[in-house]
Amino acid sequence: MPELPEVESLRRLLTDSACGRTIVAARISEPRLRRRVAQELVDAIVGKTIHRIRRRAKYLLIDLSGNLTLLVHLGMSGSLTHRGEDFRDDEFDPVHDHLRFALDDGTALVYNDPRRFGLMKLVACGELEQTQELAGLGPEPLGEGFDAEYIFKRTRGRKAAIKNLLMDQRIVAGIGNIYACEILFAAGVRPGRAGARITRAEAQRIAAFTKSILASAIGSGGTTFRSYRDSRGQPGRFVTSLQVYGRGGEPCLRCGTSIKLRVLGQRSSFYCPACQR
DNA sequence: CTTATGGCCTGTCAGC
DNA sequence: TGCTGACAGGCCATAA
Repeated sequence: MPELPEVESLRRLLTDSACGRTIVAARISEPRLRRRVAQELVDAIVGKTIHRIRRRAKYLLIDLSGNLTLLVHLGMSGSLTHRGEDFRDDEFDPVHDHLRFALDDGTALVYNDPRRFGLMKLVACGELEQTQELAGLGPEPLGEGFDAEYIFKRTRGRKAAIKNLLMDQRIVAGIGNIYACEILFAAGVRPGRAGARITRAEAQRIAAFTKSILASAIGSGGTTFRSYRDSRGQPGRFVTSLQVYGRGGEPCLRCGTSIKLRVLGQRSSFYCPACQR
């Protein structure tokens, strides 16, 4: 369940540990992901240097020499770990390690994804904005384009639940189930409320809490609820800050009312029926 | 344009 | 103890 804060934390760690390194070998051990990973992909990146690592929504954009960008999405259960010089080949998980990239300093990047919802795709720099995965994404929630006015405008005429709209990557990019629940709790808005019924004041709170919660989660290295691990294999620490997610039946930390669990669009939504209206 | 639904995929866990 | 079925959920395709 890597969402924006987890991917951003990963980006920062990998920027420190892997930028400037050259990929000296690459190997596919399990090509089946959301789409099959082609041998041409690994052939093309061998010999390339990692110049910069960017993030867009939940995608990691690894800029390589040769005007290539490696697009990585962690799906549900993906992880990209940076193994030290002392790794041994038998440490690799033959079932769930999909790709391994050996770097010129003797370290290795390993992509692991048990549920295979992830994605790895090589794109020419010039085609990045038109590529299917990135075209049509909404604004970054931590950027200028996302504010109360934008939320208010985009929710007019929408019958869908506000939580589903927050998770719609075409409206705003990078928010998933965990942070949508947390943002709406902080804003005092029930997840099932129709978008059209969000007031200007609520849009203001949603915008403000989206920014503060995501920023705070990035500062904590993201959230590990079940399986997420960063590039060092460490879990995120924001889980201790969660107010409602995963707390169905437990008392609200603000008022003591029992947290409710309701399924919206086949996704679990947690909220406090007293604090959220 | 919006909304609803199902499929992908497998580790984990509750319940029998 | 071992089996079964439900669940987790980001993203995409399809249909109405």
